[in-house]
Amino acid sequence: MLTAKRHALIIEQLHKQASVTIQELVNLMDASESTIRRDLSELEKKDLLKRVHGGAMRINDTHAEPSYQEKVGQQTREKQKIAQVAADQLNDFDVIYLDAGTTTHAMIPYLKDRNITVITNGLMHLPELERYQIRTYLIGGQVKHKTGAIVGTVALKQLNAYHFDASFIGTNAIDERFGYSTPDPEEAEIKHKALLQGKRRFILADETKLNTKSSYQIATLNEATFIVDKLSKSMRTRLEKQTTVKVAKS
Amino acid sequence: MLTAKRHALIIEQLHKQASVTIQELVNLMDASESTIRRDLSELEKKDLLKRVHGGAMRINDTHAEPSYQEKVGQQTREKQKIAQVAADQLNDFDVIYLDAGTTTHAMIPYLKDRNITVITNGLMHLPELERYQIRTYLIGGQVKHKTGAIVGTVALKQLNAYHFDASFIGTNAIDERFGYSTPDPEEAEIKHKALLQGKRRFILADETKLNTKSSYQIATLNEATFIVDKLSKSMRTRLEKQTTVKVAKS
DNA sequence: ATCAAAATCATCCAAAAACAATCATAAAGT
DNA sequence: ACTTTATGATTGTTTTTGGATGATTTTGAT
Repeated sequence: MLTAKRHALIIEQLHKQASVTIQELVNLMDASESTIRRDLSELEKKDLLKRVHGGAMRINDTHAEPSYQEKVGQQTREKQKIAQVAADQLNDFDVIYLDAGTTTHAMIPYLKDRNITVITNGLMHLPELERYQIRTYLIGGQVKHKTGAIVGTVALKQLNAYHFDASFIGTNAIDERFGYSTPDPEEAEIKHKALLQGKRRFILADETKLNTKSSYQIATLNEATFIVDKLSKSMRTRLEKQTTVKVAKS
Repeated sequence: MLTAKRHALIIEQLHKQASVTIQELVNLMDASESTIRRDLSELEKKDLLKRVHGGAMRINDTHAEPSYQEKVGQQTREKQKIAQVAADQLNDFDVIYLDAGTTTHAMIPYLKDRNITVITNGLMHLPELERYQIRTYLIGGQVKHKTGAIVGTVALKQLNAYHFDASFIGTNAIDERFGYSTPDPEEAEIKHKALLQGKRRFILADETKLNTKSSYQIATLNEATFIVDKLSKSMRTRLEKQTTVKVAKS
């Protein structure tokens, strides 16, 4: 039997079983002990299993889908709640703009099987969008490697060519008077433009962003519906004088 | 038996089996070991299977996660050579178009520290481009998740907004009469448009693509300089009647 | 806890299998 | 006629394999 095939079989076996003995493998594949031992050594070197006396054990770091698992781990419950509320604003067949960033990222699982088309400037969204087989258009322009977003004048111009049923924009700060803001002027421009191209307009933030200001304004409060995970009663009253507010039910 | 028929049979077999031994194939097709070995080598070069000691394995098309690292590993010496020749055509401060695909991917390391700006439709290039800190612009448009490329009418239109000092395009096939071609009509259009927007125009292919045709024409021979790793004397003579040819020194 | 038997182990070796490279021949293409 | 391509045999080299060896770990009985 082919070496590669034996390796595949061993891994498959460990997928079912959590552990195998050398003898099991010898019988299964009709190879000598020596051969199986060698196989296990090699597979261990590749971190595909853990050798133990008498056989091998499955390694349990869910190497299957690391990027997804990792990100879910990082995704706080707050962002999940915000994403849920944002997703409630969607209709089937909507064409939406999804801003770069982790808060909007959490919305992606909710888009599944709803025939929604996504336009985005966030490269970080692409693997997840592929995972759920969502039709996706990327804004063109300069790649900001550090943040994985598309920015710049080209991107700004390209946004003119699109119109969305709804825009979902993340923000770094929200202040009662200064409105929504972010530390990067280029991103502020993009976010504002993308917001305006949407028929229904949403800005997402978690409560830690309340009553903070960054240098560059994205939009004033009245330009979008504000979605947040938690909000004090008094703050809510004051904000609602200027805009619509959606709060996650806790 | 025809070479092409053997190749088709091998692929078919791997479609059923995940792995085959050379002996199995020898019996199946009544050809010598030498011949089968050659077949496997060629098919591996085309990324249609993976050779292993004793036979070959199916290539796992579910490029879920390890795709990036793996592909770098799979970068054949041939592609390296082609990339080297292509890189020789560059000037410092050039603005170039880099087509999606593995052959053009191999060029990226050569762009380092030359103040070159890259415009591309290939999402697979981005990690590598970031690694070498190369200024990058992405064409906007529909994301073709399966291949990691940007395609469609939007992308086509966006290309109008750019002009390049040089375009580097990959091809699936090159035929003396039909010119360069590829199996996907959308990609063919993008490739052609991107080629035309370049002042200096290059099409890259390895020798396995010689004398083959795909359904959709990218360009005629005279529209670009042809870069290849290997070329017979007579073929070279014939091609040079229609276009400029650069061959890697072996 | 201690010991001895049994099981498992790493290492080494020689035979077998698979390999790349080369050659001569034959077939196909120009 | 001449080149290019495809093929199968041969060569010497490399990789894989299974068994032998003695060391190490586990087991179970004391």
